[in-house]
Amino acid sequence: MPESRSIWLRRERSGRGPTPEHGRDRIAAAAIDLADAGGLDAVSTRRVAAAIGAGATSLYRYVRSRDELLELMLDTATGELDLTAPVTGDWRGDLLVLAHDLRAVYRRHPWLLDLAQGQAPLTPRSVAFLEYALAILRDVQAPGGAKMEAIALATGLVAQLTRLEVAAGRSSADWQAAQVEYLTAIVAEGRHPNLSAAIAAPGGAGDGEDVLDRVLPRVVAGVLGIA
Amino acid sequence: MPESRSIWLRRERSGRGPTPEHGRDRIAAAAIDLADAGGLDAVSTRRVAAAIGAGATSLYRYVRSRDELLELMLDTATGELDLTAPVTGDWRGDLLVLAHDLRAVYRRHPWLLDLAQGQAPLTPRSVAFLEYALAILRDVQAPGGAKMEAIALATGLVAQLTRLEVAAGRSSADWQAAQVEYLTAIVAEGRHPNLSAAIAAPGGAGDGEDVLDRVLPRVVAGVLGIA
DNA sequence: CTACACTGCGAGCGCTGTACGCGGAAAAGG
DNA sequence: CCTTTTCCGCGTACAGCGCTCGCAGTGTAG
Repeated sequence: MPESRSIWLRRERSGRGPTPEHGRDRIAAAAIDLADAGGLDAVSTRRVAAAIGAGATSLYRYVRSRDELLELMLDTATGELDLTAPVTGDWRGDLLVLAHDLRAVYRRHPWLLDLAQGQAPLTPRSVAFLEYALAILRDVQAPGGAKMEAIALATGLVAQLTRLEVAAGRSSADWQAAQVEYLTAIVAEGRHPNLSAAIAAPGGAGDGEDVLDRVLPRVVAGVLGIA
Repeated sequence: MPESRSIWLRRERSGRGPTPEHGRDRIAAAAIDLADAGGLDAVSTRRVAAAIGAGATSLYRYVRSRDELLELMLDTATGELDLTAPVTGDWRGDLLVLAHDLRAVYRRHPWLLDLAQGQAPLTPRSVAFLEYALAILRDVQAPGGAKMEAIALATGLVAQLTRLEVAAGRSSADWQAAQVEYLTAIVAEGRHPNLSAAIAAPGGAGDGEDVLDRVLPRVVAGVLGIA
């Protein structure tokens, strides 16, 4: 009987032998601290091991690969979402509340934007999130696959919005300087009138209200085929 | 006078000295071939160097860092977009044509989905893309910043849709098997009725028509504040 | 109490991105 | 023409990465 491929189907402690000195939650917390401070690149197996006071390669007793460590982090961070609010029946409103909460988590842990880009791996808490979002859409008339796609696109939208938001702070000053330098040259060259105009124009997007509030319901309605 | 920070402001050939044996385009093409075959991880400086028949570290005569190499790749791939179609005045239609073309490029080069997730770096061809998209929106009444945001969200939407699409092929069989194994256990446990129902339900999202066609105009209209 | 299964860990492998300095070649200056 | 300057290609080297393996020790099951 081969050991399960998913970490969530393996017991954390397995009876026999000495008691493990660390726990998945402590490991995930240490890794998240590193990622919050220095991005995903700062999360190396050795550094996480050092952070919990373990030997260089001892982490591999708890985790099969670095990817599984990232899965642990994703699960723990997803746990910061509040899924206790009862579903009201107004799916647009409920979904917006959830989306705002998700955006707050993304802001707190920007490395999630690098992690959850594709289809997110299934973890206990990400499954709970999915279940909750589907509960919000329970009374909406649409096939299950469409709802799943709507949720994936909605979280993708929140992620993309947050990326644009935190892009300024995440990239290095040197990188930004290079971009500005090139953009200046582009505009000075004069061959891109629309771009020049767009940059010169003052405008933020919204008149103070939130783009997320305006766009997200339309995305979901669009996917689900609701007028 | 310090050398420019952006590769696009540095001449490829600089008069003095021996003629370089390679060109940026050849390097980018070789790197793209590697990425198409094995993803971004397959693009290592040594491998690209070997592919063009150069010494292990000779690439650094053409590129300051691996990130600049990725910038070269992004620029070349963006060049596959067709920006020659005249703007018709129907911005929804024109934008959809452009979005479909972008999706085709993403399908051809899935590594772009890992690369262009945040704010894309400015390159000659990505700037041309921006200029073209802004030309499509020229007659739309909205501040420049809002248009930029709309374009960023639109490309993000195309990227997310393509990610969902190619997710099946990109991840390893082992990874998928692990996900399926865990999902089966989740459903069997019975604590997630909505998720179980959604999986059991047959349904794709659209009745044959394209989700992109339905959602993208709504996103753009939502950002720009158009009813 | 024995035997086994499991623990933490050090050593080590192959790979990565990148800095540095060498020898030689090509173009500029006289 | 020759000299000088500037750049090219590359070999070497370094720190860090994910990960494997085997050893010594420890806790639990029988």
